[in-house]
Amino acid sequence: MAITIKDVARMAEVSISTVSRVINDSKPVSPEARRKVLYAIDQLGYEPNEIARSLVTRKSNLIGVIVDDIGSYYVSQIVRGIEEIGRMYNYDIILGSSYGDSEKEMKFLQLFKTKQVEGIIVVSEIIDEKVTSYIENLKTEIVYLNRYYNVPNLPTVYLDNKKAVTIMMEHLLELGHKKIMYLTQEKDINLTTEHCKIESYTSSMNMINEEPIIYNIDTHRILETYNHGQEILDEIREKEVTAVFCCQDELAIGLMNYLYDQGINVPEEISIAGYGDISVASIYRPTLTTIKEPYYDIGAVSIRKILKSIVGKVSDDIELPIRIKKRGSCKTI
Amino acid sequence: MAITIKDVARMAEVSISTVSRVINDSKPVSPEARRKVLYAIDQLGYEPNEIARSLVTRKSNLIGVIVDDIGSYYVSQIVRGIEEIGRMYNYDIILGSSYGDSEKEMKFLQLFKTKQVEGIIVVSEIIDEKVTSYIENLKTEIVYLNRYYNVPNLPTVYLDNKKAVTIMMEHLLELGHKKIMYLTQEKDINLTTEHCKIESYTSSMNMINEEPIIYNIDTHRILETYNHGQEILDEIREKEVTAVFCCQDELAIGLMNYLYDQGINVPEEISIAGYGDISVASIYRPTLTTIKEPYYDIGAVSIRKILKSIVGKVSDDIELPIRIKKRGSCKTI
DNA sequence: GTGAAAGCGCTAACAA
DNA sequence: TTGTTAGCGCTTTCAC
Repeated sequence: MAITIKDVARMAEVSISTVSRVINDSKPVSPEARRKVLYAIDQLGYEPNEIARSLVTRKSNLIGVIVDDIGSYYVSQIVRGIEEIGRMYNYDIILGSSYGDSEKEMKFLQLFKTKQVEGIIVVSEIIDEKVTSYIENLKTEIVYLNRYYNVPNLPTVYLDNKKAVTIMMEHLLELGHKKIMYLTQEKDINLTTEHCKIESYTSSMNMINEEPIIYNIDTHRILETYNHGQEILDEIREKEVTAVFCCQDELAIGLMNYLYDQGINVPEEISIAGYGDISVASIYRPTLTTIKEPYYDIGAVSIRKILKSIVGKVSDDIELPIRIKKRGSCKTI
Repeated sequence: MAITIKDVARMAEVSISTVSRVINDSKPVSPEARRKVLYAIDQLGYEPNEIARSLVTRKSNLIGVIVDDIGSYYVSQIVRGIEEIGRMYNYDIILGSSYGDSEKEMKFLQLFKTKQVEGIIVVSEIIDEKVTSYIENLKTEIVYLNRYYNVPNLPTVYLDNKKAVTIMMEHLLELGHKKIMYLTQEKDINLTTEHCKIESYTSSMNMINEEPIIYNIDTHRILETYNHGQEILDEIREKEVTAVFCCQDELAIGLMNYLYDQGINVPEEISIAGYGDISVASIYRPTLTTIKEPYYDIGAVSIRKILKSIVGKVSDDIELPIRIKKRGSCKTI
C-alpha cells in the first residue's frame, strides 16, 4: 500500500489539510508545521497521487495526441514540439497511433475524453467526415493537423504553401530552368493543400510563358514513387524537362533512387527539388534542395494554441518559418 | 459540467450501482433495467470518467515511456512497438523525452510514479548511477533499454550482438575481404555493448590470421562522423582496408557521405557495412548492407514483459530476429 | 437483482 | 494559521 497524505499527517501530527497546503503552497503554514510535514514526507518517501488530485481539481494536465504513425519522421518532429512546449507548462502527452484508420482516430478521440485530457492534437493523413464532424462538436480544445488535406472548419495551423512554392520556383528559374515539371499527388486535388501549390506553380510558369508540366502519381511514399520511376522518366524525356519539383520529399527521394539505379546523374543530367525537408533530405547524396517545413514548430504552435485557452498567458506564437534549403540536387542548367 | 453516472441513474430511474454494473458488466442486471440504463447513456451521451475509475480501482492503465528523443528513428520504432502491443491490452502510453539529460530521466521517473503508471519503459543513451539505482529500488515494473550501454542489474531486452557481428563478418569474408576495419565508438568501452561486438570482430579476424584494425571515433552521429572522415580515410589507406564495418549505421552513413563528397565510390573502391538498419539505410544510394536490429520488436517485447506481471496471461515473447541485410554498399573485392 | 453507503486520495470551503 | 468536513465520480461491499 502506497503512502498517502494521511500517513504524512499522522507522522507530522498535523491535519491532512496542512499537509496539502505545504505540498501545494496554497496557503500560509507556520514554519514549525511546514518543517514537520516536510520531514515526514521525506522520511516516508511520500509522493502525491495525481489521479486523486486530478479528480478533485478537474485538471488532468494531459494532452492527448493522436498521430498517424509515430515512426514517420515529420510526425515525430511534431510530437517533439508538442512535448517540449507542453512540458514547460507541466502538461504530459498521451499518445495514440491511428495508422490511417479513421475508426481508430474516433476511438482515441473518445478514449482521450474519458481520460479527461484537457486538449487534443490530431495529426492525420486522411480525412473522414465522421471524425471531422465529431471534432467540430467536441467541447475539448483541439488542433487538427493534416499534411495533405485542407480542413476548412477545424482549428489548425497553417503554412504559407503558396509562397513556399513561389520561392522554390524562383530559385529554379534563377538556375536557368524553364521546362520545370511539377510532380504531384492527384487524389482529391480540390480538398488538398496541393490545390494552392499547383496554382502557385502554374502562375510561376505562366510568368515565363511556359506550359505547366504537371504529372500526377497516386502516392506519397518513397517506394511507390520509385515504382512509378519509368513513367515519370518517359514524361521527362518527352517534355524535355530539366528540373522536377516534387510536392513532397518522399517523391523526390523515390525518383532520385530510380534515376540513380538507371545510372542517370542528379543534378548533372536533371535537377530535383523536394518539399518538406524530411531527415533524409540532408543526408542523401546528392543532398536534396527542398522547402523546410517547420514540423517541430507546427507541434509547438499547436500546443500553444491549446494551452492559451486552458492556461492563459502563454507566450505568443512564433511565426512559422518556411525556408528554402538550397542544396546539391539542383544546379544551373 | 460533464454528465456523470448520477445523471444517468436519475434518468434511468435506477441507482448508480446499477448503472455501474451495466457499464462494467460486473454483475447481473435485469434486462429491463439494462435497457433503461443503456437508453439514458445514449441520450445523455455519457462517457465514464476514467480518472475517478482509476482512483477506486487503482488501475491507471498507463505505461510511462521515457525516451531519449522521439525524433530519433530507432526510438520511434521502439515506441511504435510499445504502443501497438500496449493498445491490445488497453494500456495507454504517456511519453517523456529526456534528450540525454539524466536529471530529466529522474524527473520523469518520479512524475510517472505520481501519475500512477503501472509500468515504465526507459529508452536511454546514457548511463547514470543515480538513475539506475533509483530504478533498482522502484516497486513499479520497469524495462530499461540502452542501445549503447550494458546494464547488468536492470530488467532489459537483450540482442545477440555477438552473433550478429559474426554473421556480418562471414558475409564480408565471403565477398573476399580480408583487410576489414571495424569502426567503433570508444567511450567507456567496457560498459558498452561494443565490448562484445569488438570481441566477436576480433575473433573473426583471428580466424583468418589477420590483424584486427579497430578505429575509434567518439560519436554516434552522422555529421560528426563525417567530420572525422579524413582521418578515417587516412587510416583506410595506410592499412589498405577494403571494407569498413561500422558499429552503427549512423557512422556508416556519415562515412559514405564523406567518401561521396571526396569522389570515392562505394562499393567500387571500398565496401561499407553498418549496424542497425535505420530508415535511411535502405533509402540511401548505394543502399547500405547492415544488420537489422528489430527495434519494433524490442519495444513489443519490453511492454510484454511488463504486461505479463500486471495483466498475466500475455502471449509469449517472440524471439528477437537479428538479420543481415545484404545490400549495395558491399561488393566482392 | 437492487440500492444504500463507504471510501479511493486529495482539495477547498468553512469555521475556529 | 489550523482542523473539520464535504465532496470529485466512481466501484464495491453488504444487506435486502
